[in-house]
Amino acid sequence: MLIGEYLHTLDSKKRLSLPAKFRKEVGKRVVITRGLDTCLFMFPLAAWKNIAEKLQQLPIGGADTRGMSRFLLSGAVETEVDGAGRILIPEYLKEFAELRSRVVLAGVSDRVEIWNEKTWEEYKRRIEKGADQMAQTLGDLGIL
Amino acid sequence: MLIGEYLHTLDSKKRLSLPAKFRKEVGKRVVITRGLDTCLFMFPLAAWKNIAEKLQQLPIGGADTRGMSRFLLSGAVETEVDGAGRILIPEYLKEFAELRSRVVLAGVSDRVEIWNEKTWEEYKRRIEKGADQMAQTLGDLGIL
DNA sequence: CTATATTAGTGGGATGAAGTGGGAAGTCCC
DNA sequence: GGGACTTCCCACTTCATCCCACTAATATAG
Repeated sequence: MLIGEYLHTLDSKKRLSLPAKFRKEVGKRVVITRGLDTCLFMFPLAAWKNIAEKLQQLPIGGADTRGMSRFLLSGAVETEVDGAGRILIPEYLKEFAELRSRVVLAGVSDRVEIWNEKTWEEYKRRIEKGADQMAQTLGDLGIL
Repeated sequence: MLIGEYLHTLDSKKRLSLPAKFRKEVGKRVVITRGLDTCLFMFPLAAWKNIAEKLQQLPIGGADTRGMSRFLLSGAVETEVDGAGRILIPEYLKEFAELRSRVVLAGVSDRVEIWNEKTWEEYKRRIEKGADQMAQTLGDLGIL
């Protein structure tokens, strides 16, 4: 279970060290891809395989499903975690998520999300403001 | 699994180098053909055979399936990957996809798509705008 | 509580491969 | 034979990867 929020630095060589607490769980090989709300998704290889399989089965005919395949599949890279526990963020993903030097890694159960620090802070603020609404929804769904 | 996005140059001799990460998977012989949304599709030979077979089994009756078969089959060329990992793009395909010097190669599971850089950027922007809708669909399909 | 050892996060240099461009040799056509 | 085009090969440049080093934080031992 990947949880917690960590602030790390993306260095000049586009390397980003994973929080030590994530390393055992994500293993040696991970897949990074475009995420929702201007962040990146990082999956352990096993979790990714599930998703990729489902995406492969989408028909190429529909313009919307084609777009989704392209968004997630062509956005993905498989990377090795290096000896120091770091991963490499390709230029186009760095750009997509507007990553600067300070980067937030957030564990979300089976994936890790990678955010620009400021975008993350703003997103959190928005969520907090909508907390009442959210609580209502959670209640309706019988979660809390 | 072909994934990732790469920006390469199509040189004056119409040569285009494949990303190193694709080379093992696509092998020595590939098929390039017209793709959807003004790009080219490139398939490893094995994957192409699958597709060609399926296309041949389509009923000849439907005007749309007939058109699709013609579109894909008639546009196809088989090419060798040269010693430096490059392929040659025939003039008519280059024209079809409006390829200039800067070209994007995008891996989409079993195929590689070849795009004009600008067309690709615009396409991505369109997709991102519809991201909320996409998230909804992905959820409904049980993918994320 | 202090001292030492270990782990985590970050930075930089060196090596090798990937991407790219151009010339030489070969081929086809006029 | 001359010209244009293709194919093969080599060379340059840049960037990714590997390796090591430094610092700070945490853990362990006395």
